[in-house]
Amino acid sequence: MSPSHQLPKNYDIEEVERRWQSAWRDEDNYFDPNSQKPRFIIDTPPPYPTGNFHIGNALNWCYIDFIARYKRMRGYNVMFPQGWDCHGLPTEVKVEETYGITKNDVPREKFREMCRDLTLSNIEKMRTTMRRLGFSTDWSHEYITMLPEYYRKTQASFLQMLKAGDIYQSEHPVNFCTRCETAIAFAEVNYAPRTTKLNYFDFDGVEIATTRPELLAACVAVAVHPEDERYRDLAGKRLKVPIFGHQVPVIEDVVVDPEFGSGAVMICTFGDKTDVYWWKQHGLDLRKAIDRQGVMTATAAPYEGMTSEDCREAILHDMQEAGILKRQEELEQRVGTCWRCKTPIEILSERQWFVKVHQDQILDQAKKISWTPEHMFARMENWANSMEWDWCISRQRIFATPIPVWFCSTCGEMVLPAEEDLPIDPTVDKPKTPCPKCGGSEFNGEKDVLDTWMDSSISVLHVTGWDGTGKPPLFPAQIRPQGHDIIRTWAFYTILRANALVGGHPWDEILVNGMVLGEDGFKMSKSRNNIISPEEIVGQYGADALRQWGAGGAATGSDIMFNWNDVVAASRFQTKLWNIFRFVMGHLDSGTENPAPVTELTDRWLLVRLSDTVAEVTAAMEGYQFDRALRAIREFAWNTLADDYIEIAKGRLYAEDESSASACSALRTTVDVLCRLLAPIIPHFAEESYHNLTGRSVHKEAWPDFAYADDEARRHGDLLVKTVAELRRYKHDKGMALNAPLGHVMIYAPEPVDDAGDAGRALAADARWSTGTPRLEEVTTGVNFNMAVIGPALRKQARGFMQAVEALPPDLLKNPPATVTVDGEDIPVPPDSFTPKVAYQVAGEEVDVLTLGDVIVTIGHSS
RNA sequence: GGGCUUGUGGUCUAGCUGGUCAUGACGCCGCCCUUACACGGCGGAGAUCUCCGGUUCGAAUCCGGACAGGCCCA
Repeated sequence: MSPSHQLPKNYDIEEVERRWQSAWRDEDNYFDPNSQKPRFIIDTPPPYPTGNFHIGNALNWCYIDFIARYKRMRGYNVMFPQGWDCHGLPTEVKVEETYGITKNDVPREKFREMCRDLTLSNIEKMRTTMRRLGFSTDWSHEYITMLPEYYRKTQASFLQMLKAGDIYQSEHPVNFCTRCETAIAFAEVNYAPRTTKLNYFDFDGVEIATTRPELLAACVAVAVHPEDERYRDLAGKRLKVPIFGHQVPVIEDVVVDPEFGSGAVMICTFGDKTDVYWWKQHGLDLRKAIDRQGVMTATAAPYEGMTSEDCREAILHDMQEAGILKRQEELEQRVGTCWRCKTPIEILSERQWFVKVHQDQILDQAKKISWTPEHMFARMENWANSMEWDWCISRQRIFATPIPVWFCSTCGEMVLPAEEDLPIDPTVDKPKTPCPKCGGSEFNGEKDVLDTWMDSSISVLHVTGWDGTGKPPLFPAQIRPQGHDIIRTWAFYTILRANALVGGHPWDEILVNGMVLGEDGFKMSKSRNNIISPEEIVGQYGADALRQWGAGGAATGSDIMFNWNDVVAASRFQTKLWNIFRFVMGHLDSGTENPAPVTELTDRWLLVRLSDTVAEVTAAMEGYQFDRALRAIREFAWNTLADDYIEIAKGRLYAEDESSASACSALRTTVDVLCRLLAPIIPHFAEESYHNLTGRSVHKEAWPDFAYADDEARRHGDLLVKTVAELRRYKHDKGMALNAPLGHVMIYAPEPVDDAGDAGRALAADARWSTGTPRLEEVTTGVNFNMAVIGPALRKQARGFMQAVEALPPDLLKNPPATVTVDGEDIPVPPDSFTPKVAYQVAGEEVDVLTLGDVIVTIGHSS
């Protein structure tokens, strides 16, 4: 269409990408509910709206966008929704920081509003980055979990599971952050190394070692190992707790480690997870010494009102005074901390809401899903098998989905809203009917709110069209793309919830991406100062270069180190492609597509290679192996098309003789197909080129199904390319310029080859192909062994065989004997087990000779 | 402490269903400004494929162990 002189010499990344981003219409990416095409629904991750779409997100979304674009070209009705997982502590903490308040300083609803405002502005920032990266998001399927239309469903899902008995409330030990004043799930506990003191003290005559003396008031038992000789006669007795004076039993349990401390351990409610285990196993008392703010309770009188740290110091001091503190040792330990604020967590017994975890059911469903990479399934399996408690879903916070439950002030009956009245906030709204049990009209709304994972674990139900009951019309989704860091949360909870709410597995496939590491090989973090933002990359090299890095930086699923080199190389590849494209466009006839038949050897060879490439890239895309896809495209475009084909065929194109039409035809096909192959990965470049070529959008075209078989062209073309390459090297070795005339060249090949004069033009030589044999002296210089034949055929005799063959006289190498003698034994020579290495010499003739395989080239002197 | 994963020229990386000569990129050296491209072309140097042991005629590739790194977690 456009003659090449109209194409700018340089590919202006910024200009081209921005131009197409404003030209593309959102509607073209919408999922079509009325379509007859097979559907492909992607349960995309709803990111947390921090305001910063980071490079890890970018990698994740690159994969998603490759898939979405590829599947559209394959004829699928694709849904590529965009969610925002809004609720949770980080935003609350940010608001508290920003306004210098705590959540209790302003009314609940005011605090929520501040959180919502912050979230909306953060979402807007992230949308901008996402659009700049060229993702083909279906913005008509955007969802925001904090908005009523979404959390209505979260509440409906809660009620449905509550009624089914999958959700219950119970007083149970939970992980508790006293800084955030909320319970948190195991998935939210991080572990940090810490040096602490192990304190040995006298406990009614028994030596006890503890890291947490402040919990002495909460001591409910002393435990020893049943086979520990030192404490043989202690079991069953009762001991008096120092300072506090209450009596506790001595119990035996094999979990006690006799090697640790004194071998006798005090059990407190609760110092750690093991305490919870013993407490349950032995039916011990519950003594709450620490409250939700981390302050000592009346149980710990006279230390009541102290923080736990102050209490620790005070108790240690008092033990010292009383002469019962014996010694202290330094101890390295790992302490559970709040994932958000790093405060060490306490284990408190609290009334909380729980979701029942049925590991076996979850694993059954997880096994029905196809995992890429496969080994990621092991993480799911290990996590499921290690679950000890049910999932604690209640939080004592504000910015979250309210738990839609009231309790009757009179009789305590739990009262639920009607499904059609959702969403509700029980701290504001009132039940529409009196208490069904006692007729009371006073209610207490549940103040606890839901864990954010309760919102996001129904994303798949939301995108498949769930309205709060029954089975979603489009369930299950086809694929879930996500990082391996949230397998134990988002993937796990989603499988649990989908199975509980609608039954079955949520997606057919899950594609797990790796983490992005900094250039130094470590996780990106502020403290390491190794953070690279997508904006920084796009600003310098454009979205397509970033996307190439995402595709080719590492095998799908493995962690990927960010690397500027890859981005620079990506950008250079685009420059190369643009020049290829400009060259091709300069030779295509303007106007109608050129239907001339492809007749010439080199042109047919190009199409054979193109056909190979299409097959390879298609297979790679089907398996989500984007690195393989990109590598195959790059190799074809740069090596095969630019360095080999164009260099060989360009003379014919310039000559504009009859045969140039064949080349033009092949080139048009090649460029057309190449644009389509590139479309999912570098959509801007592909669009710009394809539009120049055809006037149409490449993103509305079908994925190429180009197939071209021509064995002769493959064989002869390979021969031609190899020969030209060898002669280039020859020129180089002779110190000649590559376009320097070469004189008379004879190429002796096993079969007649008609290259339409390409070799001659490419080499600036008078080159001729022949099937004859040059009148040369042949000298055998060695043997090439074919290990693939020799190994399996001869096994242990292989080595001896090769030595025997090497010892054969040269004429026998050319005409192998039926047997050779190895260690005095005649063994048969397997067919095709070796070929002689030969060199050719020409006595007295001023001719250079090159041999490559079964091709012999003679070069006459050009002068 | 556990699970998963990785260890390939100066740097990053492919190969890892075993088969003589190990892929590519960046960097380095040399030649070439050949009318698509010097953000290019051609050529070159550079790797005992972490180490030890095993299986095998043959191992970067399979097995065991060691060491080191990473991620996720207890």
